[in-house]
Amino acid sequence: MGTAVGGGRAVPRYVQIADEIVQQIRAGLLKPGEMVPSESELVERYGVSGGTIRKAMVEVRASGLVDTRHGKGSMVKDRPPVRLRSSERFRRSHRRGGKAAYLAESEQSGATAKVNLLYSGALDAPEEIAERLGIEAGTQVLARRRLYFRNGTPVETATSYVPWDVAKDIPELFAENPGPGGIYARLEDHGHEFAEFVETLQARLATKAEASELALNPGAPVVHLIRNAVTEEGRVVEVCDTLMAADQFVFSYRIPATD
Amino acid sequence: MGTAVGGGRAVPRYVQIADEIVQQIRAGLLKPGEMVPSESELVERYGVSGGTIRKAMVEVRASGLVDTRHGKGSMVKDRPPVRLRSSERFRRSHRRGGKAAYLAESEQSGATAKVNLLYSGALDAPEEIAERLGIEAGTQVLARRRLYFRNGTPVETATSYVPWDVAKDIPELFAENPGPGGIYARLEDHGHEFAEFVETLQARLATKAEASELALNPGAPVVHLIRNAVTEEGRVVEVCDTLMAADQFVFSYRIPATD
DNA sequence: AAGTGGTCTAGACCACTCG
DNA sequence: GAGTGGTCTAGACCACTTA
Repeated sequence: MGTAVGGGRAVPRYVQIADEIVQQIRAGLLKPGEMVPSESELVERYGVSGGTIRKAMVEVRASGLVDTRHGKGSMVKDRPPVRLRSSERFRRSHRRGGKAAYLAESEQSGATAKVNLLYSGALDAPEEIAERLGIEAGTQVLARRRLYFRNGTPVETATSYVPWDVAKDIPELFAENPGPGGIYARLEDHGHEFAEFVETLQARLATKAEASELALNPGAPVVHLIRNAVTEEGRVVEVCDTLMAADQFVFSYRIPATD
Repeated sequence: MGTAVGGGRAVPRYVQIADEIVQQIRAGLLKPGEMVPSESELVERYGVSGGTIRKAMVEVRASGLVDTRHGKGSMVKDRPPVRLRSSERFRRSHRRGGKAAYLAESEQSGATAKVNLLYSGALDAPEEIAERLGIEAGTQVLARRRLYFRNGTPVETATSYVPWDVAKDIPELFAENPGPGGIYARLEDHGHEFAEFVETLQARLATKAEASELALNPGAPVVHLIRNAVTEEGRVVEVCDTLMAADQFVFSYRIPATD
């Protein structure tokens, strides 16, 4: 039951403790690769209960400076290098040159990249996707769900949706590897010339499920990006729904000052 | 001390509960403006301890669908994602029409908008800003720092930096109100025709100072956006550094599929 | 098997909000 | 003052990692 000092402090004890630990990391007292003291050790050192240390460590994790694994402990992270996503990604000449946007960008920043195909097949279109594709909700679409890795850690999940009448004629879209230039190149091969891409972004905190899929600490920020691929006929032939670890990406867009 | 069922479940009870509540909101069972049942009521309803409900509500808060205040409770937010920022903002015709981007967009979405000028005057250019402006770090620039409100709550801070040699000839830039169309219209009045704007975005968690300035809960996500305004001569005549409450904005960009 | 983090309990005191 | 969320305790069982 305990003494129960209660919530009356100006700044909660667990925040004080979290700040102290974060400061030690920033100051270099705890170096990258080193382990943060275990929770039971911190309980002794600070003279508080386990629950309080637990909350403090949640805060420390939220700082993104530490990587915690279950039976092991918390390790100070190496500086996560950040990648750059740019408007240049979707140039037709890149696709024709056979570059896949993600791999090209990753290698440019000196990181290893990998993609896992998690799912590929028919699916009933979720409401928002159907709306963007201009079809009825629940209609069947081709869905391709991938998990992207960077330096061995997952950083992004992406699901592509293509209307069935478009996808059915393009066998490569069902394959593990859609070939050079990715699925956008295949869509253009089959007469769907793109006019523009429209991306919408929103940042928020990861849900528990998302955090575990991207190996994030709960409470870590993510960026939810949805992209419409619009053809010259004005049809949206693909919608890509992606979720990214916010600390792994910087986004960059060029906006022409047209009249 | 309790039965202590322990951590052996596939999906933790608090996550299950959080998901149930979130679903109820998304499904419209709990409508915007309504209160989520109090924690003690949830304790009874779900037959778990207060600590478990507490963790569940932390998850629900992370979804961004709910607004929690201390002695009051949790209210379902009006419009979870709110405003729309688009590439259309920087059309010359809008400036010529005298619209300021922020006010126009806010009113369009049916919200009240207000701007406070926090600072306007000379400043030594911070390193990153100087680099973007193509000048020496520490050189004097004109800085204008504003705080933007939406429905009475602060949602964004923005600081504009203009090289001194550009700013010194434009008295409106020093005024409280730079006039119709904003400072971009004034820059164009004085012969600086814009070719494009380049925006870079990064999402992260708010620092304590930022959280208090934007009246956010500590640990809330923010979006850090920096925009370069590039003239047709290729010069960056303004850099705007803004920090936004992530849950108040959805960003949208159009990317032409040029070769 | 020992040590670590993850979940849960039952109860306490406190600060805030509102009538 | 009644009700609400915020902090804290002391202890329990479990799952994961490492040796």
